[in-house]
Amino acid sequence: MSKSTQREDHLKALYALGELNEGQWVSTTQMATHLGVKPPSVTAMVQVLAELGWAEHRPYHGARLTAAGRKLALSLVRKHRLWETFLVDRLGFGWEEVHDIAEQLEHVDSVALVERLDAYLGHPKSDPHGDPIPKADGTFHPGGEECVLSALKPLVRCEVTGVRNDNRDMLTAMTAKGIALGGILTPEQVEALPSAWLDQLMVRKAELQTKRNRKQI
Amino acid sequence: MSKSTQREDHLKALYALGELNEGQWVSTTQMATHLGVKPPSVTAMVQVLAELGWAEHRPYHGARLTAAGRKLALSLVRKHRLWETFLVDRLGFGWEEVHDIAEQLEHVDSVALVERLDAYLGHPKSDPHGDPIPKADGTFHPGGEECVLSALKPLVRCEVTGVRNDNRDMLTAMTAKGIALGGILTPEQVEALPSAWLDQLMVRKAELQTKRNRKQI
DNA sequence: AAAAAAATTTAGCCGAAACTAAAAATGCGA
DNA sequence: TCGCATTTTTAGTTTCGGCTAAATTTTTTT
Repeated sequence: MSKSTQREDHLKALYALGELNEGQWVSTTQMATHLGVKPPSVTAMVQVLAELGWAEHRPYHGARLTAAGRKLALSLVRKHRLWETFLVDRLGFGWEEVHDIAEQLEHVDSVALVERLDAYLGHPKSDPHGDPIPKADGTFHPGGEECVLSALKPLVRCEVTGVRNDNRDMLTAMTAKGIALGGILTPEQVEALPSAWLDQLMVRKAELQTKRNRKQI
Repeated sequence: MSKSTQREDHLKALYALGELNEGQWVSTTQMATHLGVKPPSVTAMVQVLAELGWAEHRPYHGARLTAAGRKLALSLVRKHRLWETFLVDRLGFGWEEVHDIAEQLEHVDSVALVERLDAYLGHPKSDPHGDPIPKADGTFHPGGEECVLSALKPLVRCEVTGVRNDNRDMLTAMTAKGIALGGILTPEQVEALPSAWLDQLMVRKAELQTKRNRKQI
């Protein structure tokens, strides 16, 4: 029940690091780096999340969200992206300025607020970075959630949204092959890619929407 | 520097209970009641505020804000009232629903956010409850801050905004004399009032503005 | 396959901010 | 003015969420 900011942050880290990649187990060290705390702190918090039924913890192997935890994490992502949209579209912030502010706003607890904000913004499907905004029920609009290329099950046209760990070598290699962030990959192009890349490229099903740029969740 | 929510809440309580009444010393028990905690907790926090230079603590007598503390408290009041204005005017909430949400939003820390929000709302002079919104520099627009009637130094036309402690007997007695919340008192009327009332009535300099209703800070 | 290296968890500690119970100061009534 | 009731502070405990150091498990290397 209780929804301390810290618990929410760990939930979101778990989502950001694992859920996008087929619900892999996420190491506590990975989470610690992401959150800017030390691994033992993450272990403790993950154990709390496990008791609350929001995550599973397999000691020495990692953690991953339960269905309930994923739903909570998605509601945080929803709030974050709605607030970012508000900050950019209504208050005129630049899209690169809003992350930290949205990080605070997303912890405000009021269902009515989120839903009214969503309506006020015209039920946007994606935020200023181009990332999709989950619906209130925790599902995505068609066009959907981003994932690693290797997890894109029916291989379809997709948009490149990023690279795991922001690997710079990877990025330059991509550029050499003419693949850009925000660019489109056809199934045929995917087949021709070095297989090592499949686990590195983040994509989302291509759809017609403005692709401004992307950042972290 | 650090601005934990609790510190901010105590600062605001100090402002709400003392500053409106000429910077009187506020008892820790009063604050405790206001904040829903026990007196020893307030004592401890007041000592912290004193160390930070935001309040003075006179043991066994009470606490009051320093100039620096008042400025911080006013920035919180400003944020609170701007958010309430946003929630009512833009998102369509009723003015009685927004207090708790604004209570959370006011702790979001971003100067740029507050200033952009203020501009977005058209630099409103008062919130949906009719309470004045402090300016960014911590002063009030002409029309000003509310205070107890006895503290209204140059005796001028003023608007009745409330009664100390929401004293019900007081309210009925007022009604009997034809004095209503939101009503106007001329200097002559004030002279004719029972002197005991001077310390009970909360007022603000009268100006031309919609007076919808009022609640707590 | 065993030992060294690396990752992870456990154990024990700290600070913030709450609480209860006990001690101290204030102030009112006789 | 003295004494007692009330108010306030001090002392000591709890929970949360961090930390470091030590122990444990997993992984890599030889």
